[in-house]
Amino acid sequence: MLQISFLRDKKEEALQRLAIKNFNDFSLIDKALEFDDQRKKTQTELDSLLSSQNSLAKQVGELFKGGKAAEANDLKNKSAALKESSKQLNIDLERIEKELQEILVKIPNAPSVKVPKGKTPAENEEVYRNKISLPEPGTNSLPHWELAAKYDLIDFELGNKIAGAGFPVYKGKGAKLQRALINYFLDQATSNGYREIQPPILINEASGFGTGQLPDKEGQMYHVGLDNFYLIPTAEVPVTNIYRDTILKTNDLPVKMTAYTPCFRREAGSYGKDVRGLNRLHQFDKVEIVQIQHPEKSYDTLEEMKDYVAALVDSLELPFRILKLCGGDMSFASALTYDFEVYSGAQKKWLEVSSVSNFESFQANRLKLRFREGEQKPQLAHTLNGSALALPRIVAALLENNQAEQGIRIPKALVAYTGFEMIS
RNA sequence: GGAGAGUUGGCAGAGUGGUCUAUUGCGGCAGUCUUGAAAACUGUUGUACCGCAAGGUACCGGGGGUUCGAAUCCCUCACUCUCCGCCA
Repeated sequence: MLQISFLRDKKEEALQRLAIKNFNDFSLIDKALEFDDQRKKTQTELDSLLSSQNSLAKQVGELFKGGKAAEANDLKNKSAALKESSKQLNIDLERIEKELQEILVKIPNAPSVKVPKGKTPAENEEVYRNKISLPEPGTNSLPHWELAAKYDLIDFELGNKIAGAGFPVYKGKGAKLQRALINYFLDQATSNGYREIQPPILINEASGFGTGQLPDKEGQMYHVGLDNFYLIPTAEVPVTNIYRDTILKTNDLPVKMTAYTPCFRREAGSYGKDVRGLNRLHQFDKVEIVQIQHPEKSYDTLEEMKDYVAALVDSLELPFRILKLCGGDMSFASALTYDFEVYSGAQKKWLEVSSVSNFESFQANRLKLRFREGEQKPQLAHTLNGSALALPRIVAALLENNQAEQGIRIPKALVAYTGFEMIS
Protein backbone atom coordinates (compact mmCIF):
# COMPACT_ATOMS: atom_id res chain seq x y z
CA MET A 1 0.00 0.00 0.00
CA LEU A 2 1.42 3.34 -1.04
CA GLN A 3 1.37 6.16 1.48
CA ILE A 4 -1.21 8.84 0.81
CA SER A 5 1.45 11.44 1.64
CA PHE A 6 3.57 10.10 -1.24
CA LEU A 7 0.65 10.34 -3.66
CA ARG A 8 -0.07 13.86 -2.47
CA ASP A 9 3.43 15.36 -2.20
CA LYS A 10 5.03 13.60 -5.16
CA LYS A 11 2.08 13.02 -7.40
CA GLU A 12 3.96 13.52 -10.67
CA GLU A 13 6.67 11.07 -9.66
CA ALA A 14 4.05 8.56 -8.49
CA LEU A 15 2.18 8.73 -11.80
CA GLN A 16 5.35 8.37 -13.85
CA ARG A 17 6.53 5.39 -11.88
CA LEU A 18 3.12 3.70 -11.89
CA ALA A 19 3.03 4.12 -15.66
CA ILE A 20 6.06 1.80 -15.89
CA LYS A 21 3.80 -0.90 -14.47
CA ASN A 22 1.23 0.03 -17.10
CA PHE A 23 -1.02 1.38 -14.37
CA ASN A 24 -2.80 4.31 -15.92
CA ASP A 25 -5.96 4.68 -13.85
CA PHE A 26 -4.99 8.10 -12.59
CA SER A 27 -8.58 8.89 -11.62
CA LEU A 28 -8.08 6.42 -8.79
CA ILE A 29 -5.29 8.58 -7.40
CA ASP A 30 -7.43 11.70 -7.63
CA LYS A 31 -10.27 9.89 -5.91
CA ALA A 32 -7.93 8.85 -3.10
CA LEU A 33 -6.80 12.44 -2.62
CA GLU A 34 -10.42 13.63 -2.57
CA PHE A 35 -11.36 11.10 0.08
CA ASP A 36 -8.30 12.12 2.08
CA ASP A 37 -9.42 15.74 1.98
CA GLN A 38 -12.85 14.70 3.19
CA ARG A 39 -11.28 12.61 5.90
CA LYS A 40 -9.29 15.57 7.21
CA LYS A 41 -12.28 17.87 7.17
CA THR A 42 -14.51 15.38 8.94
CA GLN A 43 -11.84 14.57 11.49
CA THR A 44 -11.42 18.25 12.36
CA GLU A 45 -15.16 18.72 12.85
CA LEU A 46 -15.49 15.58 14.89
CA ASP A 47 -12.54 16.43 17.11
CA SER A 48 -13.88 19.83 18.00
CA LEU A 49 -17.33 18.39 18.72
CA LEU A 50 -15.84 15.74 20.98
CA SER A 51 -13.81 18.41 22.68
CA SER A 52 -16.98 20.35 23.61
CA GLN A 53 -18.62 17.17 24.83
CA ASN A 54 -15.65 16.39 27.03
CA SER A 55 -15.69 19.78 28.63
CA LEU A 56 -19.48 19.67 29.14
CA ALA A 57 -19.19 16.29 30.83
CA LYS A 58 -16.60 17.73 33.17
CA GLN A 59 -18.88 20.63 34.05
CA VAL A 60 -21.80 18.29 34.72
CA GLY A 61 -19.70 16.38 37.20
CA GLU A 62 -18.73 19.53 39.03
CA LEU A 63 -22.29 20.83 39.13
CA PHE A 64 -23.61 17.59 40.60
CA LYS A 65 -20.87 17.69 43.19
CA GLY A 66 -21.86 21.25 44.07
CA GLY A 67 -25.50 20.17 44.44
CA LYS A 68 -26.71 22.17 41.44
CA ALA A 69 -28.83 19.44 39.90
CA ALA A 70 -31.05 21.67 37.79
CA GLU A 71 -28.14 23.30 35.98
CA ALA A 72 -26.46 19.95 35.58
CA ASN A 73 -29.53 18.47 33.91
CA ASP A 74 -29.59 21.42 31.56
CA LEU A 75 -26.06 20.71 30.41
CA LYS A 76 -26.80 17.02 30.20
CA ASN A 77 -29.46 17.69 27.60
CA LYS A 78 -27.14 19.97 25.71
CA SER A 79 -24.45 17.32 25.64
CA ALA A 80 -26.91 14.65 24.56
CA ALA A 81 -27.79 16.81 21.57
CA LEU A 82 -24.15 17.16 20.58
CA LYS A 83 -23.78 13.44 20.80
CA GLU A 84 -26.23 12.96 17.93
CA SER A 85 -24.05 15.03 15.61
CA SER A 86 -20.80 13.43 16.69
CA LYS A 87 -22.29 9.98 16.21
CA GLN A 88 -23.20 10.88 12.65
CA LEU A 89 -19.76 12.40 11.99
CA ASN A 90 -18.15 9.28 13.35
CA ILE A 91 -20.17 7.12 10.96
CA ASP A 92 -19.17 9.43 8.09
CA LEU A 93 -15.52 9.28 9.07
CA GLU A 94 -15.53 5.49 9.21
CA ARG A 95 -17.17 5.30 5.81
CA ILE A 96 -14.69 7.75 4.28
CA GLU A 97 -11.71 5.93 5.78
CA LYS A 98 -13.01 2.63 4.50
CA GLU A 99 -13.50 3.98 0.99
CA LEU A 100 -10.04 5.56 1.05
CA GLN A 101 -8.54 2.29 2.20
CA GLU A 102 -10.38 0.37 -0.52
CA ILE A 103 -8.85 2.64 -3.15
CA LEU A 104 -5.36 2.56 -1.69
CA VAL A 105 -5.20 -1.23 -1.62
CA LYS A 106 -6.06 -1.27 -5.32
CA ILE A 107 -3.04 0.84 -6.30
CA PRO A 108 0.05 -1.29 -7.01
CA ASN A 109 3.47 -0.45 -5.70
CA ALA A 110 5.27 2.18 -7.73
CA PRO A 111 8.18 0.48 -9.47
CA SER A 112 11.70 1.76 -9.13
CA VAL A 113 12.78 4.07 -11.95
CA LYS A 114 15.35 1.38 -12.83
CA VAL A 115 12.58 -0.97 -13.93
CA PRO A 116 12.48 -1.45 -17.71
CA LYS A 117 9.25 -0.56 -19.50
CA GLY A 118 7.38 -3.41 -21.12
CA LYS A 119 4.26 -5.51 -20.97
CA THR A 120 5.26 -9.11 -21.54
CA PRO A 121 7.88 -11.49 -20.16
CA ALA A 122 9.69 -11.20 -23.50
CA GLU A 123 10.57 -7.64 -22.53
CA ASN A 124 12.34 -8.64 -19.32
CA GLU A 125 15.97 -7.57 -19.32
CA GLU A 126 18.62 -10.25 -19.02
CA VAL A 127 21.25 -8.86 -16.67
CA TYR A 128 23.43 -11.92 -16.09
CA ARG A 129 24.14 -15.41 -17.38
CA ASN A 130 26.57 -17.81 -15.74
CA LYS A 131 29.34 -19.65 -17.53
CA ILE A 132 27.90 -23.15 -17.43
CA SER A 133 26.95 -24.04 -20.97
CA LEU A 134 23.51 -25.24 -21.93
CA PRO A 135 23.15 -29.02 -22.37
CA GLU A 136 23.69 -30.31 -25.89
CA PRO A 137 20.37 -31.14 -27.55
CA GLY A 138 19.78 -34.87 -27.67
CA THR A 139 22.18 -35.88 -24.92
CA ASN A 140 19.70 -35.20 -22.13
CA SER A 141 16.58 -36.50 -23.66
CA LEU A 142 14.22 -37.55 -20.90
CA PRO A 143 12.05 -34.97 -19.15
CA HIS A 144 12.15 -35.12 -15.36
CA TRP A 145 8.74 -36.75 -15.02
CA GLU A 146 10.01 -39.72 -17.00
CA LEU A 147 13.25 -39.82 -15.04
CA ALA A 148 11.27 -39.61 -11.80
CA ALA A 149 9.33 -42.70 -12.84
CA LYS A 150 12.37 -44.55 -14.20
CA TYR A 151 14.30 -44.24 -10.94
CA ASP A 152 11.18 -44.28 -8.72
CA LEU A 153 11.94 -40.87 -7.21
CA ILE A 154 8.65 -39.02 -7.45
CA ASP A 155 5.18 -40.50 -7.80
CA PHE A 156 2.65 -38.10 -9.24
CA GLU A 157 -0.11 -40.71 -9.55
CA LEU A 158 0.19 -41.63 -5.90
CA GLY A 159 -0.15 -37.95 -5.00
CA ASN A 160 -3.34 -37.87 -7.04
CA LYS A 161 -4.73 -40.74 -5.02
CA ILE A 162 -3.89 -39.23 -1.65
CA ALA A 163 -4.62 -35.56 -2.28
CA GLY A 164 -4.99 -34.55 -5.92
CA ALA A 165 -3.06 -33.24 -8.89
CA GLY A 166 -0.10 -31.13 -7.92
CA PHE A 167 0.67 -32.96 -4.70
CA PRO A 168 3.52 -35.33 -5.60
CA VAL A 169 4.89 -38.07 -3.36
CA TYR A 170 8.70 -38.13 -3.14
CA LYS A 171 10.19 -41.55 -2.52
CA GLY A 172 13.58 -43.03 -1.62
CA LYS A 173 16.44 -41.04 -3.08
CA GLY A 174 13.87 -38.55 -4.39
CA ALA A 175 12.77 -37.81 -0.83
CA LYS A 176 16.35 -37.73 0.39
CA LEU A 177 17.24 -35.26 -2.33
CA GLN A 178 14.49 -32.93 -1.10
CA ARG A 179 15.80 -33.07 2.44
CA ALA A 180 19.36 -32.58 1.23
CA LEU A 181 18.45 -29.47 -0.75
CA ILE A 182 16.51 -27.97 2.15
CA ASN A 183 19.39 -28.52 4.55
CA TYR A 184 21.96 -27.27 2.08
CA PHE A 185 19.99 -24.09 1.39
CA LEU A 186 19.39 -23.41 5.08
CA ASP A 187 23.05 -23.99 5.97
CA GLN A 188 24.18 -21.65 3.22
CA ALA A 189 21.73 -18.96 4.33
CA THR A 190 22.66 -19.16 8.00
CA SER A 191 26.36 -19.02 7.23
CA ASN A 192 25.61 -15.85 5.26
CA GLY A 193 24.10 -14.15 8.28
CA TYR A 194 20.44 -15.10 7.93
CA ARG A 195 18.79 -16.22 11.16
CA GLU A 196 16.83 -19.43 10.78
CA ILE A 197 13.13 -19.22 11.57
CA GLN A 198 10.55 -21.96 11.71
CA PRO A 199 7.21 -20.20 11.39
CA PRO A 200 3.60 -21.38 11.41
CA ILE A 201 2.45 -22.49 7.98
CA LEU A 202 -1.11 -21.42 8.70
CA ILE A 203 -1.74 -17.72 9.02
CA ASN A 204 -4.59 -15.44 10.02
CA GLU A 205 -6.19 -12.68 7.97
CA ALA A 206 -4.11 -9.88 9.46
CA SER A 207 -0.91 -11.60 8.33
CA GLY A 208 -2.32 -12.20 4.87
CA PHE A 209 -3.13 -8.52 4.59
CA GLY A 210 0.26 -7.43 5.89
CA THR A 211 2.30 -8.86 3.05
CA GLY A 212 -0.33 -8.17 0.39
CA GLN A 213 -1.93 -11.58 -0.26
CA LEU A 214 -5.25 -10.34 1.06
CA PRO A 215 -7.60 -9.08 -0.11
CA ASP A 216 -6.41 -9.23 -3.74
CA LYS A 217 -5.13 -12.80 -4.02
CA GLU A 218 -7.56 -14.52 -1.73
CA GLY A 219 -8.35 -17.15 -4.37
CA GLN A 220 -4.70 -18.19 -4.61
CA MET A 221 -4.51 -19.43 -1.03
CA TYR A 222 -6.03 -22.51 0.53
CA HIS A 223 -8.45 -21.50 3.24
CA VAL A 224 -9.29 -23.47 6.35
CA GLY A 225 -12.85 -22.31 6.74
CA LEU A 226 -13.65 -23.70 10.15
CA ASP A 227 -10.93 -21.70 11.89
CA ASN A 228 -10.43 -19.00 9.27
CA PHE A 229 -6.78 -19.73 8.61
CA TYR A 230 -4.93 -19.62 5.31
CA LEU A 231 -2.18 -22.03 4.23
CA ILE A 232 0.90 -20.01 3.40
CA PRO A 233 1.82 -19.59 -0.27
CA THR A 234 5.38 -18.70 0.80
CA ALA A 235 7.38 -18.34 4.02
CA GLU A 236 7.57 -14.63 3.23
CA VAL A 237 4.13 -14.23 4.80
CA PRO A 238 4.68 -15.57 8.34
CA VAL A 239 8.32 -14.50 8.49
CA THR A 240 7.76 -10.88 7.44
CA ASN A 241 4.73 -10.70 9.74
CA ILE A 242 6.99 -11.38 12.70
CA TYR A 243 7.68 -7.66 12.50
CA ARG A 244 4.11 -6.48 11.99
CA ASP A 245 3.25 -3.56 14.34
CA THR A 246 6.86 -3.16 15.33
CA ILE A 247 9.17 -0.18 15.74
CA LEU A 248 12.82 -1.17 15.34
CA LYS A 249 15.89 0.87 16.11
CA THR A 250 18.29 1.83 13.32
CA ASN A 251 20.85 -0.47 14.92
CA ASP A 252 18.53 -3.45 14.50
CA LEU A 253 18.76 -3.08 10.71
CA PRO A 254 19.17 -5.05 8.62
CA VAL A 255 17.08 -7.90 9.99
CA LYS A 256 18.05 -11.03 8.03
CA MET A 257 15.90 -14.14 8.28
CA THR A 258 15.62 -17.43 6.47
CA ALA A 259 13.01 -20.14 6.69
CA TYR A 260 12.19 -23.45 5.12
CA THR A 261 8.49 -24.13 4.71
CA PRO A 262 6.23 -26.07 2.44
CA CYS A 263 4.24 -23.65 0.29
CA PHE A 264 0.65 -24.10 -0.83
CA ARG A 265 -0.86 -22.53 -3.92
CA ARG A 266 -4.20 -23.15 -5.52
CA GLU A 267 -2.88 -22.02 -8.91
CA ALA A 268 -6.43 -21.50 -10.11
CA GLY A 269 -6.48 -21.02 -13.85
CA SER A 270 -3.23 -22.82 -14.69
CA TYR A 271 -3.29 -25.68 -17.18
CA GLY A 272 -1.47 -27.44 -19.96
CA LYS A 273 2.14 -28.43 -20.37
CA ASP A 274 3.35 -25.68 -18.03
CA VAL A 275 1.96 -27.70 -15.16
CA ARG A 276 3.51 -31.00 -16.21
CA GLY A 277 5.58 -32.81 -13.58
CA LEU A 278 7.27 -30.50 -11.12
CA ASN A 279 6.74 -27.36 -13.15
CA ARG A 280 3.75 -26.13 -11.20
CA LEU A 281 2.55 -27.70 -7.96
CA HIS A 282 -0.03 -27.06 -5.28
CA GLN A 283 2.44 -28.00 -2.58
CA PHE A 284 6.17 -27.49 -2.83
CA ASP A 285 9.18 -26.82 -0.64
CA LYS A 286 11.11 -23.60 -0.54
CA VAL A 287 13.78 -21.88 1.51
CA GLU A 288 13.10 -18.17 1.66
CA ILE A 289 15.34 -15.27 2.63
CA VAL A 290 13.84 -12.08 4.03
CA GLN A 291 15.44 -8.79 4.94
CA ILE A 292 14.17 -5.66 6.64
CA GLN A 293 16.38 -2.73 5.79
CA HIS A 294 16.84 1.03 6.03
CA PRO A 295 15.28 2.78 3.01
CA GLU A 296 18.61 4.25 1.96
CA LYS A 297 20.26 0.85 1.85
CA SER A 298 17.54 -1.38 0.47
CA TYR A 299 18.74 -1.35 -3.12
CA ASP A 300 22.27 -2.28 -2.10
CA THR A 301 20.71 -5.07 -0.10
CA LEU A 302 18.72 -6.21 -3.12
CA GLU A 303 21.97 -6.54 -5.10
CA GLU A 304 23.55 -8.45 -2.22
CA MET A 305 20.61 -10.86 -2.12
CA LYS A 306 20.74 -11.28 -5.89
CA ASP A 307 24.45 -12.09 -5.69
CA TYR A 308 23.82 -14.54 -2.88
CA VAL A 309 21.19 -16.44 -4.86
CA ALA A 310 23.42 -16.39 -7.95
CA ALA A 311 26.25 -18.02 -6.01
CA LEU A 312 23.82 -20.60 -4.66
CA VAL A 313 22.52 -21.62 -8.09
CA ASP A 314 26.08 -21.62 -9.41
CA SER A 315 27.11 -24.03 -6.69
CA LEU A 316 24.55 -26.51 -8.02
CA GLU A 317 26.34 -26.40 -11.39
CA LEU A 318 23.21 -25.40 -13.27
CA PRO A 319 23.11 -23.00 -16.21
CA PHE A 320 21.05 -19.99 -15.25
CA ARG A 321 20.26 -16.41 -16.12
CA ILE A 322 19.01 -13.43 -14.16
CA LEU A 323 16.24 -11.24 -15.51
CA LYS A 324 15.28 -7.82 -14.34
CA LEU A 325 11.52 -7.91 -14.71
CA CYS A 326 9.84 -5.30 -16.84
CA GLY A 327 6.94 -3.28 -15.43
CA GLY A 328 4.27 -5.50 -16.94
CA ASP A 329 5.68 -8.74 -15.54
CA MET A 330 6.17 -7.54 -11.99
CA SER A 331 3.99 -8.42 -9.05
CA PHE A 332 1.55 -5.98 -7.51
CA ALA A 333 3.65 -5.35 -4.42
CA SER A 334 7.16 -5.23 -5.87
CA ALA A 335 9.25 -2.17 -6.70
CA LEU A 336 12.04 -4.12 -8.42
CA THR A 337 12.30 -7.85 -9.06
CA TYR A 338 15.04 -10.13 -10.32
CA ASP A 339 13.93 -13.53 -11.57
CA PHE A 340 16.33 -16.46 -11.70
CA GLU A 341 15.80 -19.06 -14.39
CA VAL A 342 17.65 -22.34 -14.80
CA TYR A 343 17.78 -24.04 -18.14
CA SER A 344 15.99 -27.33 -18.40
CA GLY A 345 17.71 -29.49 -21.02
CA ALA A 346 15.00 -31.97 -21.86
CA GLN A 347 12.18 -29.46 -21.81
CA LYS A 348 14.32 -26.99 -23.74
CA LYS A 349 13.13 -24.03 -21.72
CA TRP A 350 14.03 -21.76 -18.86
CA LEU A 351 12.39 -22.46 -15.50
CA GLU A 352 11.91 -19.82 -12.85
CA VAL A 353 13.55 -20.95 -9.61
CA SER A 354 13.83 -17.74 -7.65
CA SER A 355 12.40 -14.29 -7.50
CA VAL A 356 14.18 -11.62 -5.47
CA SER A 357 12.34 -8.39 -4.80
CA ASN A 358 12.50 -5.07 -3.04
CA PHE A 359 9.07 -3.98 -1.85
CA GLU A 360 10.34 -0.67 -0.54
CA SER A 361 7.75 0.51 2.03
CA PHE A 362 4.75 -1.08 0.30
CA GLN A 363 4.48 -4.04 2.67
CA ALA A 364 5.84 -2.07 5.63
CA ASN A 365 2.96 0.38 5.30
CA ARG A 366 0.45 -2.45 5.54
CA LEU A 367 2.42 -4.12 8.31
CA LYS A 368 3.08 -0.93 10.28
CA LEU A 369 6.69 -2.03 10.29
CA ARG A 370 8.80 0.97 11.21
CA PHE A 371 12.14 1.97 12.63
CA ARG A 372 13.29 4.92 14.60
CA GLU A 373 16.41 6.91 13.82
CA GLY A 374 17.69 8.36 17.11
CA GLU A 375 14.91 10.47 18.62
CA GLN A 376 13.14 11.08 15.33
CA LYS A 377 9.63 10.01 14.49
CA PRO A 378 9.28 6.40 13.38
CA GLN A 379 9.41 5.85 9.64
CA LEU A 380 8.53 2.90 7.45
CA ALA A 381 11.27 0.35 6.83
CA HIS A 382 11.86 -1.43 3.53
CA THR A 383 11.21 -5.14 3.12
CA LEU A 384 12.88 -7.51 0.69
CA ASN A 385 12.66 -11.20 0.05
CA GLY A 386 13.76 -13.90 -2.29
CA SER A 387 13.61 -17.61 -2.86
CA ALA A 388 16.86 -19.31 -2.00
CA LEU A 389 15.63 -21.55 -3.43
CA ALA A 390 12.37 -23.16 -4.51
CA LEU A 391 12.95 -26.89 -4.88
CA PRO A 392 10.76 -28.39 -7.60
CA ARG A 393 12.24 -26.78 -10.67
CA ILE A 394 15.75 -27.07 -9.27
CA VAL A 395 15.08 -30.79 -8.93
CA ALA A 396 13.65 -30.89 -12.45
CA ALA A 397 16.76 -29.25 -13.89
CA LEU A 398 19.12 -31.38 -11.81
CA LEU A 399 17.49 -34.58 -13.00
CA GLU A 400 17.29 -33.56 -16.63
CA ASN A 401 20.66 -31.86 -17.03
CA ASN A 402 22.66 -34.44 -15.09
CA GLN A 403 21.20 -37.56 -16.64
CA ALA A 404 23.56 -40.03 -18.28
CA GLU A 405 23.70 -43.71 -19.23
CA GLN A 406 24.76 -44.79 -15.75
CA GLY A 407 22.29 -42.57 -13.88
CA ILE A 408 21.84 -39.07 -12.54
CA ARG A 409 24.85 -37.27 -11.12
CA ILE A 410 24.46 -35.29 -7.88
CA PRO A 411 26.39 -31.98 -7.84
CA LYS A 412 29.44 -31.95 -5.56
CA ALA A 413 28.06 -29.38 -3.15
CA LEU A 414 25.13 -31.65 -2.37
CA VAL A 415 26.88 -34.98 -1.91
CA ALA A 416 27.61 -34.33 1.76
CA TYR A 417 23.89 -33.83 2.22
CA THR A 418 22.53 -36.65 0.06
CA GLY A 419 25.09 -39.25 1.07
CA PHE A 420 25.17 -40.52 -2.53
CA GLU A 421 26.84 -39.28 -5.72
CA MET A 422 24.57 -40.95 -8.21
CA ILE A 423 20.95 -41.90 -8.60
CA SER A 424 20.86 -45.15 -10.51
C1' G B 1 -13.71 -30.54 24.76
C1' G B 2 -15.27 -28.96 30.27
C1' A B 3 -14.60 -25.49 34.56
C1' G B 4 -12.33 -21.18 36.46
C1' A B 5 -9.07 -16.75 36.38
C1' G B 6 -7.01 -13.10 33.46
C1' U B 7 -5.41 -9.31 29.14
C1' U B 8 -3.39 -1.83 31.58
C1' G B 9 2.25 2.19 28.65
C1' G B 10 9.40 -0.98 26.80
C1' C B 11 8.81 -4.34 31.45
C1' A B 12 6.58 -5.14 36.36
C1' G B 13 2.18 -3.65 38.48
C1' A B 14 -2.00 -0.22 40.94
C1' G B 15 -6.53 1.54 39.54
C1' U B 16 -14.24 -1.31 40.23
C1' G B 17 -18.33 5.50 37.10
C1' G B 18 -16.17 12.17 37.23
C1' U B 19 -9.46 15.38 40.13
C1' C B 20 -7.32 9.00 34.94
C1' U B 21 -4.45 14.45 29.93
C1' A B 22 -3.54 6.21 34.13
C1' U B 23 -0.48 5.87 40.90
C1' U B 24 4.21 3.69 41.62
C1' G B 25 8.66 0.95 40.60
C1' C B 26 12.21 -0.80 36.96
C1' G B 27 14.31 0.30 32.32
C1' G B 28 15.50 4.25 28.57
C1' C B 29 17.06 9.40 27.54
C1' A B 30 19.07 14.24 29.29
C1' G B 31 21.37 16.90 33.19
C1' U B 32 23.96 17.82 38.18
C1' C B 33 28.09 15.88 40.87
C1' U B 34 32.96 13.28 39.15
C1' U B 35 39.61 13.10 36.08
C1' G B 36 36.21 9.19 34.03
C1' A B 37 32.57 5.72 35.46
C1' A B 38 29.24 3.90 39.14
C1' A B 39 26.04 5.51 42.95
C1' A B 40 22.92 9.45 44.35
C1' C B 41 19.86 13.46 42.96
C1' U B 42 16.84 16.36 39.25
C1' G B 43 14.11 16.40 34.89
C1' U B 44 12.06 13.67 30.93
C1' U B 45 9.71 9.32 28.66
C1' G B 46 4.27 5.83 23.85
C1' U B 47 1.55 5.64 19.02
C1' A B 48 -1.70 7.65 15.38
C1' C B 49 -4.70 11.49 13.40
C1' C B 50 -6.43 16.89 12.82
C1' G B 51 -4.17 21.84 13.06
C1' C B 52 0.41 27.15 10.20
C1' A B 53 0.52 27.25 15.37
C1' A B 54 -1.49 27.30 20.14
C1' G B 55 -3.70 23.26 20.89
C1' G B 56 -7.22 19.29 20.09
C1' U B 57 -8.88 14.05 19.34
C1' A B 58 -8.34 8.79 19.77
C1' C B 59 -5.96 4.47 21.92
C1' C B 60 -6.02 0.52 29.04
C1' G B 61 -6.62 -7.21 24.10
C1' G B 62 -10.38 -6.40 19.28
C1' G B 63 -15.43 -4.92 18.20
C1' G B 64 -20.20 -3.18 19.94
C1' G B 65 -23.43 -1.11 23.87
C1' U B 66 -25.21 1.70 28.54
C1' U B 67 -24.16 6.88 30.46
C1' C B 68 -23.85 13.96 30.36
C1' G B 69 -19.19 11.15 31.55
C1' A B 70 -16.19 4.25 30.94
C1' A B 71 -9.58 1.36 32.07
C1' U B 72 -13.83 0.75 35.52
C1' C B 73 -20.69 -1.46 34.04
C1' C B 74 -23.07 -4.79 30.00
C1' C B 75 -22.67 -7.90 25.34
C1' U B 76 -19.46 -10.33 21.95
C1' C B 77 -14.97 -12.20 19.80
C1' A B 78 -9.78 -13.34 20.20
C1' C B 79 -5.81 -14.62 23.11
C1' U B 80 -3.18 -16.09 27.82
C1' C B 81 -2.90 -18.83 32.40
C1' U B 82 -4.65 -22.79 36.02
C1' C B 83 -7.20 -27.42 36.80
C1' C B 84 -9.73 -31.67 34.45
C1' G B 85 -10.24 -34.71 29.97
C1' C B 86 -7.85 -36.31 25.40
C1' C B 87 -3.23 -36.73 23.02
C1' A B 88 2.28 -36.64 19.58
